[in-house]
Amino acid sequence: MTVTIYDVAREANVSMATVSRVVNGNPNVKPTTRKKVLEVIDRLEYRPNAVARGLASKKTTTVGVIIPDISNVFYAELARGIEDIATMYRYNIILSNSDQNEAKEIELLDTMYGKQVDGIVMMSENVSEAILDKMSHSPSPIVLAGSVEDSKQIPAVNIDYVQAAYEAVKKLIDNGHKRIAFVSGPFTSTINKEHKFVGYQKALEEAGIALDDNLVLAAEDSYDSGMEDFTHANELADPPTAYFTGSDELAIGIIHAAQDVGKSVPDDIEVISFENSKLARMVRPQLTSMVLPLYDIGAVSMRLLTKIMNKEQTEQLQVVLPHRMEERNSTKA
Amino acid sequence: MTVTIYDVAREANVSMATVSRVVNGNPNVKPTTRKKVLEVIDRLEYRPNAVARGLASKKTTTVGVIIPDISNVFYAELARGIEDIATMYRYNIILSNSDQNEAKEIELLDTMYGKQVDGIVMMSENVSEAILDKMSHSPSPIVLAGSVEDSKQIPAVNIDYVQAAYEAVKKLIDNGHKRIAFVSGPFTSTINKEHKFVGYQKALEEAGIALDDNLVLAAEDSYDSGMEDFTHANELADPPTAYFTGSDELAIGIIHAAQDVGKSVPDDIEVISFENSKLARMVRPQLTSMVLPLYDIGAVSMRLLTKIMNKEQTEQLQVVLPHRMEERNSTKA
DNA sequence: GTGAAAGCGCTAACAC
DNA sequence: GTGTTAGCGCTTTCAC
Repeated sequence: MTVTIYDVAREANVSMATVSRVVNGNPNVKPTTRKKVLEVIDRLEYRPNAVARGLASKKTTTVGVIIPDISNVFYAELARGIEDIATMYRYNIILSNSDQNEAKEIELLDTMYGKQVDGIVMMSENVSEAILDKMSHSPSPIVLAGSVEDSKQIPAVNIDYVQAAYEAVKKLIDNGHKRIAFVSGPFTSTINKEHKFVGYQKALEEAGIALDDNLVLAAEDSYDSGMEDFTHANELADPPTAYFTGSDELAIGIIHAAQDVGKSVPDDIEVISFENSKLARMVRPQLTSMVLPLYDIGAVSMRLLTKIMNKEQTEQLQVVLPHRMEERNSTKA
Repeated sequence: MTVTIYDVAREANVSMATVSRVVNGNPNVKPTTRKKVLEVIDRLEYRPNAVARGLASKKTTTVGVIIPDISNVFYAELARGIEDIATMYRYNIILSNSDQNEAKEIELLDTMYGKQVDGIVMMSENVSEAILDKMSHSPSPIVLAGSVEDSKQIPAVNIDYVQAAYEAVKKLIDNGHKRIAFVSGPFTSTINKEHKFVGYQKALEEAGIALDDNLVLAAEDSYDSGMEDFTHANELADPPTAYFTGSDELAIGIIHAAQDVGKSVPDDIEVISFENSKLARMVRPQLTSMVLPLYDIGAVSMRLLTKIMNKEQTEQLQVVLPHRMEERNSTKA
């Protein structure tokens, strides 16, 4: 029914080995033979069975991708970067959502191992001990994309979140603000708690501004949460005049909530987000944002993974991409 | 090095068949034997090789997903619906972006066939003859998600786009508008050209409003394009007072461009979009939108695919999901 | 430049 | 309830 390499061999009067050679572009085949085989392949519409090939060669040309949630623009952008480079190197991607759930992450790693993927790109907001342990026993190489793991045992691609956050907050301070709120997703995310927040504190400290816990709002990363955060913060006796947010959605929520009570952005309050997704340009005022190059992080992660899979000499397993701030209208010049 | 079913069999003093049975939950195993095998599996950290299993059983428990672009919220939502149901039925997903390119779509179908996926969920804005032909020779079942194909040879999950568009435009007409623009992505998309646009025409016709080609703007589906479309349309001698758009981004572009020239939404112009993504609530005014249940379309498509893969009796291969309008503030009550 | 043959790790009859 | 064995479709030595 399905035509196999054996059928092709028989029809072309050659051995399976020869068919295999032409299919795989092995140069050790006489041109006439190659032509004959190719002709039969075409006539029989032979299509190599990748599963059989995977079993025999121990390479599946597929890599696993584990991300929190593909329906979130944030991660979707990352995924696209990964997929583009994967395609370029002829890999396919098995994509799974972890929903940031540790048990699920571990289960997914196991599934990927079982499926014999040639490598894995993973994003996790919190690389726990258990996950780290699971990863260190991985049968195939793993690259962390946009995820920090302090021991640096696992190759990873990131930007300098501390520095980026520092620069954003510094900009707010330079613009004369003393009451600057830090709004982000939950501190269960390592990057929020140990990087962005640290950069925020560093900038405040350097400017001699005392940290005020009332201005640290790390709850949920969503538009609605941003609106609520503004509302709460604005009820303080001494409300913030500037906001540094961990994402675009959060910033938009804050801006809308501010506008709802008649405040003007950037005249009354200034806002800088950390992400710069497509959304940043789709609000009025448009968002000044610290650029998190998600697509690039994905692409570079996948590229790094290909190098490791090919056992190429790779000196730098921890890559730090550059960042920059995109200044728009939610801040004053 | 890697532990195989053979190793487990030897250690547990049973045959490979027995190990296979316990791994696959076959009840024909004596509890004590099962326990012993399980113990060895645990001790040896045996993990079944899915590739070998796939070759032997001719089932890979993975399905292919071909969508235009995962970085677009629109498709990402669809993908999440697919993945959730796939996970529920223990399938993994091989995800690929087609970028709406026919050659790439065909190539991807071939890749999926080669990888022996058990089924495919595909979204395509234009199911060409060539693609249809390729699909009809598919070795595994295919379901089209949110994609129309007139011959209805391929199982598909959609909503009634014509009717939905009709209702949206009707609402605008009922609100007193006579100059209603149709703004969508390109007409290379069957749904734009032969469904939404048809519904638009139907509503106009029914109200005795002549179709004005100047009000039909089918270019690119993006925020910027929306802004440009408004600008152009607004320069007409008799500019539109209402807009029906094919997506949220387009609607937001229009609203912002309108606001930039001092027009108020919904007082001066009214806007209804067709999508209702998360974005719809993240603009001021919030968008009145015809709900396109992408997540559900993805989920139902995958569910349908599981039924077909299991050869369950499935009477309805063409499913039409219900739609509804979410009224917010870009239209008057 | 080409072929023979031994696996890759598992499932699925079939036999007992 | 359990074991034997023949593949699944391909790659990969190793000969020639």
